[in-house]
Amino acid sequence: MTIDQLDADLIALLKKEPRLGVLECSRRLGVARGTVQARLDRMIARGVIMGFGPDVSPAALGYAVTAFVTLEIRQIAGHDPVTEGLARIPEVLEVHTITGGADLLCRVVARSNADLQRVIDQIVEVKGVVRTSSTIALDTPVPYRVLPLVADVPRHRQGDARRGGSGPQRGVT
Amino acid sequence: MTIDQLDADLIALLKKEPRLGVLECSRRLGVARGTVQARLDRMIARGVIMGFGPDVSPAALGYAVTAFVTLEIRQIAGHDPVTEGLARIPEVLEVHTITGGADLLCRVVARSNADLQRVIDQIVEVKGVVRTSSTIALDTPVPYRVLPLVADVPRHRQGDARRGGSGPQRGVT
DNA sequence: TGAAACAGTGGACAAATTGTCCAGTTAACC
DNA sequence: GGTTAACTGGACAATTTGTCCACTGTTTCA
Repeated sequence: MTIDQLDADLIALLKKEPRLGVLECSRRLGVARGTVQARLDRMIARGVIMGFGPDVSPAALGYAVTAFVTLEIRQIAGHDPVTEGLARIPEVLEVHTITGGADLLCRVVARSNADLQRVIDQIVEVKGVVRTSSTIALDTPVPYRVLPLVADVPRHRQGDARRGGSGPQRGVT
Repeated sequence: MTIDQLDADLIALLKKEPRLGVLECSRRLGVARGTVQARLDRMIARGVIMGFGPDVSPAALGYAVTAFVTLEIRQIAGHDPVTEGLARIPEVLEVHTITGGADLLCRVVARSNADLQRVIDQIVEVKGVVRTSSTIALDTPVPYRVLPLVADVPRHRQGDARRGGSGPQRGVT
């Protein structure tokens, strides 16, 4: 469930210079190439690293407005048909079912405030949606990030991630 | 501000198989290698592609709980010192300033519900934070995605992204 | 105590990819 | 009609990848 300091360093390195090859990573981190390869494979296999996809900026595509929309839905309808309908709207980037007064929380983008109205109209049209409430994101002082979480490796028990030997010989020979 | 069908295809391809090289991309898309290279460079330069970082799953790291926390802050304090304080908490993944009753919306993760309390306590301790309200994400039927947005290229005006000639000879010669 | 399993090292090899040139062609803009 | 921009197809050396291999320490467990 936890990762290594080396794993963390590797992720941090790839976050900063993502087009780096395995060989170059091994040089930067001071370990053998096979080690880097194995670490990456393992983290991908364990699901820690879900992919390396290009991070696309909706803003750069002209979607300047981000909003959070909470939805109330007809309980009899169930969540699934509603989320399916929402998933069909490209501007809906994310949907969560949530606790509290509302049922769903969506992150949506639009080209402008006027365009946001169009998107919300599409959401309201989804069968099962009873009511919506929108909040516009004016600014994003802290954009989505995971690095601090990754860097937050328990200093003790560093060898947690390894099953067998821990750090047999780093740089020996 | 817009992208091409080819750009969209390229992004979609890289999303699906991110470790693909430029050469392989060019083969799959049926264009010259230089073209793929130029498209990538241009999209990166324009900010459409912000990076290729590894997508880390907080859940796989043991952070099973996701919550959205809205904050009210002392207006005299201003936003900046508060967001700085929030940015120092690793579990705070994202912060937006928002319209409506509250001032800030944060996305946070925690290892458990009990652990969420600890994180919220840390948030409350940030100087300038007056009140918080939390909503737990029970499920995420639509995980963050951008592909539908990218694929949503206007069929007409496809050559928008190019400055000079549009689609000179695709596959000719 | 000893064997097995595991993680890492360092080296080797052919095959593939990258970075970087080039000249030539087509289409749009002034 | 000239200029500019985008794309093609080809070439080159240098680097990287994908896989092998044998060997060394640790930890786990019987």
